[in-house]
Amino acid sequence: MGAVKGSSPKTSKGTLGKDQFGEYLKHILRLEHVSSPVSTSALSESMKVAPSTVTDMLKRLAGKKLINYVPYHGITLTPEGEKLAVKAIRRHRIVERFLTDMLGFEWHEAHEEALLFENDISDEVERRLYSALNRPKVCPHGYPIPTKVEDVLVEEVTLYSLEPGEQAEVMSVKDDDPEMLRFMASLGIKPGVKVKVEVKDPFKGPMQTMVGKQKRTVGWHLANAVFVKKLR
Amino acid sequence: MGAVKGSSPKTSKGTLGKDQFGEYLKHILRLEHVSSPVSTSALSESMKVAPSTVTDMLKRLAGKKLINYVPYHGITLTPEGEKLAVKAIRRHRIVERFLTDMLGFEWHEAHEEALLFENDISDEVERRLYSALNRPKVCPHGYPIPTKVEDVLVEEVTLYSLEPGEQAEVMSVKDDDPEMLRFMASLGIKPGVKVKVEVKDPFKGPMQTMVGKQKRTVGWHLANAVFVKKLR
DNA sequence: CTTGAAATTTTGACTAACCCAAATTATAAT
DNA sequence: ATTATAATTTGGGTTAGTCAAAATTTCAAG
Ligand SMILES: [Mn+2]
Ligand SMILES: [Mn+2]
Ligand SMILES: [Mn+2]
Ligand SMILES: [Mn+2]
Repeated sequence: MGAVKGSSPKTSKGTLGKDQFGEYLKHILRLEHVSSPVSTSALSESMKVAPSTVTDMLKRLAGKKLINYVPYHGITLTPEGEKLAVKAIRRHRIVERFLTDMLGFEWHEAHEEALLFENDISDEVERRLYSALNRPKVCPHGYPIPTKVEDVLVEEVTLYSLEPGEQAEVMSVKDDDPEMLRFMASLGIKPGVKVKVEVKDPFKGPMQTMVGKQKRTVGWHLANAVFVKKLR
Repeated sequence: MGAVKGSSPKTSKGTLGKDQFGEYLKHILRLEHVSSPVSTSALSESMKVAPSTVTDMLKRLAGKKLINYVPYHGITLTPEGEKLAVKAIRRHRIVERFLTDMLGFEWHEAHEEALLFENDISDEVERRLYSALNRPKVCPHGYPIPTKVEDVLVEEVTLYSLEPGEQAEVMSVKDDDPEMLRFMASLGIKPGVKVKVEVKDPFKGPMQTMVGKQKRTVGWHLANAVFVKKLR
């Protein structure tokens, strides 16, 4: 009685569902940028699940034509998969931006909060969020809000790669370690800020830098989580 | 390798999860208001699932101490269940309000869009949404945004119950039929508007009314989906 | 107090997304 | 050709949801 009969194909092509697909696609896109095709072990590490779990998922992803899967030889995104990956990344960054700009979250909270519901909003909500935010170009951590795959590419030069005397502008920062983000904020490091390296200790030692007008000491780990564009 | 070991108890007490629990609790609360204890068949009808499905779910709900379940004799919410039900209703209405007020959705879209992600946001996001919205008292359809169970109670007088000559203020409207909501809007019917009945046909016939300053004919079904408070 | 219809639960399945350890197999490098 | 490593297969397991059909319980009439 009262039960709805049929069902629905559900995963209707260009749609991101409640499943982990979006998350896998995001990771694959990033990893493919490092080296393509992407191996099972790379994904296993990055997704923090067992290799056998990844193989499982790859078969499902391949079934949906989102990846080209050659057993034992890794995977690449299909055009369709790439489109969805970009869409997932875009959505994540828009939601992060919503959380900071409209709800006042700190940047170290935005990433995880976004993961909680970003996969459940409709395309229409995403569109309206984007408008309401005034069509921002980047997420709170400085990463571009992409439309197409080329937009996802990002500055790869880390603060640590600078030599004494060099100046640069902070473009983006790794957004997955809340504690590090807090600390960065306390140092005044954020997208848009200018930095200058004064001293760089050997053996992965700390750097003495100017962050804006402030003298700051920055360790190796942190300096490698900051992406910059060299100036002059 | 890289796999996270343990697990987590997950459903950690006062939390609303990704599951249907929240949805069931909302329905139970409403039905209990009509007649308590709530029967399996009433829930089956209201949730649009088979009775056996309901029985299943009742066992799970009872396992989490959210309902008092006496097989064959219906259920009531436990204090804990009632608290969660109110929380779920509150959250739904806040999210609806967010969709209309901050994102510009029409009221006939808000209900369904809200269902898509309301169960996935954190308590903190809910709190901040509520603040950002300026602590509204009601959802876009006129229902209160509750803090405790008493707040959920609502005007039960329908527009159709008015007799010719009587005046009333629209308090709320049924929010689950998008097409009806569209039509209501086109008639100018919305919370806060004053209505006056001029003629009421017999046999569940239509009413001639004044909606604000406009002459409007309102059918039985629609008039029963509008809740009012009599004036004078 | 019996009986039978109606309501409800049980039984037995099914799907879909996950996830993993251990055993097996394929690849590629020596 | 051997072998280490990577990847897959095998064989599980979980949670969350769903249903039809069979069995059971309740309750109201007789
Ligand atoms: Mn992020
Ligand atoms: Mn970010
Ligand atoms: Mn609603
Ligand atoms: Mn509403």
